[in-house]
Amino acid sequence: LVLLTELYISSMPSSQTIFPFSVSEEHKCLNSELWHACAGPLVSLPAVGSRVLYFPQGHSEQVSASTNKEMESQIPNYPNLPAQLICQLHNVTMHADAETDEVYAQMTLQPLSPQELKDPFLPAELGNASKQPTNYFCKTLTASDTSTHGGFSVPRRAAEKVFPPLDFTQQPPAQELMAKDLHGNEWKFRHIFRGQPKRHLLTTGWSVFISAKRLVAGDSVLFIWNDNNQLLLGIRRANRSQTVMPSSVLSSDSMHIGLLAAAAHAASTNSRFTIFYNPRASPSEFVIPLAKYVKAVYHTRISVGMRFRMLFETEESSVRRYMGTITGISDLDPARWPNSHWRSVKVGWDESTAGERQPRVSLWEIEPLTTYPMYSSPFPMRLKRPWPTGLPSLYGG
Amino acid sequence: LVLLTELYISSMPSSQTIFPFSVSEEHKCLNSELWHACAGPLVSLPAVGSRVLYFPQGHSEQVSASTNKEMESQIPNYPNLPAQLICQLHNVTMHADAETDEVYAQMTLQPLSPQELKDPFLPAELGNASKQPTNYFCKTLTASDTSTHGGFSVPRRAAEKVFPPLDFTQQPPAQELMAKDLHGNEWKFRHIFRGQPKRHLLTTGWSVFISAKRLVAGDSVLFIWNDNNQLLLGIRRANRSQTVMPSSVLSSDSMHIGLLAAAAHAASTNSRFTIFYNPRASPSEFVIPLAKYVKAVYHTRISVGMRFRMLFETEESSVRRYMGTITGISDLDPARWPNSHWRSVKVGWDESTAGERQPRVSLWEIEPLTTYPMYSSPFPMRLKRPWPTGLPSLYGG
DNA sequence: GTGTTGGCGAGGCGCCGACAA
DNA sequence: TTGTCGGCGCCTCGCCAACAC
Repeated sequence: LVLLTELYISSMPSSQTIFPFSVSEEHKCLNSELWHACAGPLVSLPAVGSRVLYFPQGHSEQVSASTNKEMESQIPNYPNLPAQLICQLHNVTMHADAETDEVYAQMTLQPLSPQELKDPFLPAELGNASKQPTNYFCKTLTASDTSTHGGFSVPRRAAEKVFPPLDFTQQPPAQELMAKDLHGNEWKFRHIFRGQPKRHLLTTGWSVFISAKRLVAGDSVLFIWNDNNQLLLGIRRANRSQTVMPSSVLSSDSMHIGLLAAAAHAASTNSRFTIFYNPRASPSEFVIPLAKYVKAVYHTRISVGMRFRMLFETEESSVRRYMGTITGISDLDPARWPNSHWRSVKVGWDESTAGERQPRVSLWEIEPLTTYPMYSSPFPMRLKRPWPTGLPSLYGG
Repeated sequence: LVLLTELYISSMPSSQTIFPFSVSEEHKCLNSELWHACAGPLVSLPAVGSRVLYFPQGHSEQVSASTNKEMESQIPNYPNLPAQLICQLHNVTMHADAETDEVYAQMTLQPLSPQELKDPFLPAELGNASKQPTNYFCKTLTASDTSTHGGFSVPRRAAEKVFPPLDFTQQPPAQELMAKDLHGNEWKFRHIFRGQPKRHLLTTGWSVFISAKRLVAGDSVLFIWNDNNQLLLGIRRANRSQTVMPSSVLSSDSMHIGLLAAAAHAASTNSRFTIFYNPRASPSEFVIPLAKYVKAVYHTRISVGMRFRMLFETEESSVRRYMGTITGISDLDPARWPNSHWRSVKVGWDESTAGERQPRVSLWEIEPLTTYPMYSSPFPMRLKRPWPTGLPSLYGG
């Protein structure tokens, strides 16, 4: 039912290089720009070959979110599985569910041995935030956009920015647009500029697209004009009560056990294991660059009462900052995951509509405002246990 | 995306009683007759409260079939997990995927302690094969049935058997039929008897059903006229290259590990665990009544060369017997699952089109023809290890 | 600048028997 | 007995501008 198309970004010459869409038609490559645009401006994938931290806790949260079921208490403990694993990231492939176009990434991780941890630190491992495309727009579909009664109303600025210019000597000005989706399928639309007042519209071809992708009002579409003068087309479904399955394959408990046991086994044997990261289902990234973690945990001093900023995605696929105050620092799950930095920071948000923002975040997700603290705490945060392996030596080089 | 409706058959007064469809509308009960009709004539669920054997190997096969991926070799061993677990079956609920209508069952199992194994044997635990409904028909959809050009051609005998009789004084004779699917949704069809030569047709309402369920030529529909004079309507999709997802949630390796670790943990603590059984995805039942197992393994003597029969499902949802010869008896996976009876019998099939029938079966799936052996083997099968716990004492009562 | 609606033309949906396998 | 097709009526899709906010 669900087939996958994939792009082996490990074969990319550099993570900065933009991967041409049609390099290998036989692999039906997934366009990296489009994948990232669909994933959202805040999502970045660590570089292949770099060292990362993997959080089983965060992975578990993704399974809970995907199955709509909390983990039961009957799950066995894995005493040898630490709250975070330092891993080598061997491979990252981008995927899209052929049914729903939901984007996700597959990563191959290998826990590092204490010996390997002593390797010199590579500056490149800081990673670079995935560049969002510049020539693009994202619109949330209205009732009119999705009804069978008409086409798609293109916001004026968007049309002028990302669509090829129309020939205004024609009456009415019109052209045929062709856009490729994540799977490489081509969609044709008639782009016309008409009406009183004049406006940009997509007419013929639009309803086929809407019904094929089963889009409804509230979902979003995303057009990109890339450097190869190609039009790319992605979709983002609204969060309608979790776009997921309780899985008729495996109980959610077994899934939780599975990911924990897989990680524990990989950790004990230093062997590779595979995980899926679904950026729009997961509450937070659970595979992060080692350098990002080290910077946040070892080079940042935070304390209760400190002010901070944090990035969030807006409806229009851009970012904005929300402000808040740190209200506490403690383990999220002291029994199962003691001394974990995963969501160890309790926070309060400035804006009263903050009910939707999570009350706990991780250090590397926030931007502390050290210059203007609201009030300083007499208890600055200190690490209870220093890093057990020789991590600081990573800096010695 | 996928919501579930369910029927707690554990609340049924007896497994023989037919559960009325509309007893509890608030639970949106799943009709047991319809579930079994969709599952097929060979599928039976063990009785709630009875003792069963659970085969991790078979469960693993279901995951492989569902994810289209074989288990990799990196899976850890679970030395304390035997090839079969004797369990108490605490709960069985029937489900249907809200997206695809695919039927599956959820079972809660609890491994029995050696002490509990000594409990007297209950004759009721032999279980009774689920009765297939009598007034029903199943038709594989033709190109005409699924095209937008027309309706559904009802086979004459089927219409006369399961649909209410038409009033033949009208010209043409026609009526409105209402049928409920697994989720309790009602579908209305115009049933008319017309054409030259005369035939039964479903016209108005049919194409809505076809497009809503996304049926294509090759899929099957199934109508049941039950004892409450209700018309039930189920679907069975053709095996189009496995109707499944490689799961953007969890890697298939983690799933395999998950089911094994969950079973191993439950076995070591004698605690309950939950599994999903998908009869149309799984090659074989992997939860079978203990009595069935005991009868097949301890009360049947088989040998190489012996002739046997085995039941298979036909296109029209009835059963037929295929004949074959036992060609060997050995472990399917001697390294991982030594001394397992799961698919321990190697067989050859009489009919040359036998490529689709599995080359290995389990003892309890076949019907040895002890009266007419083709030739008798000098090496009758003997159990290598007698039952480790006091199983034979179960018969003492 | 853009979401919705009434108007209306055309294409495909869907009902019919003919025909053949 | 039943799968497919040509015929064709009508309904809904889908293009248009008007209008409102």
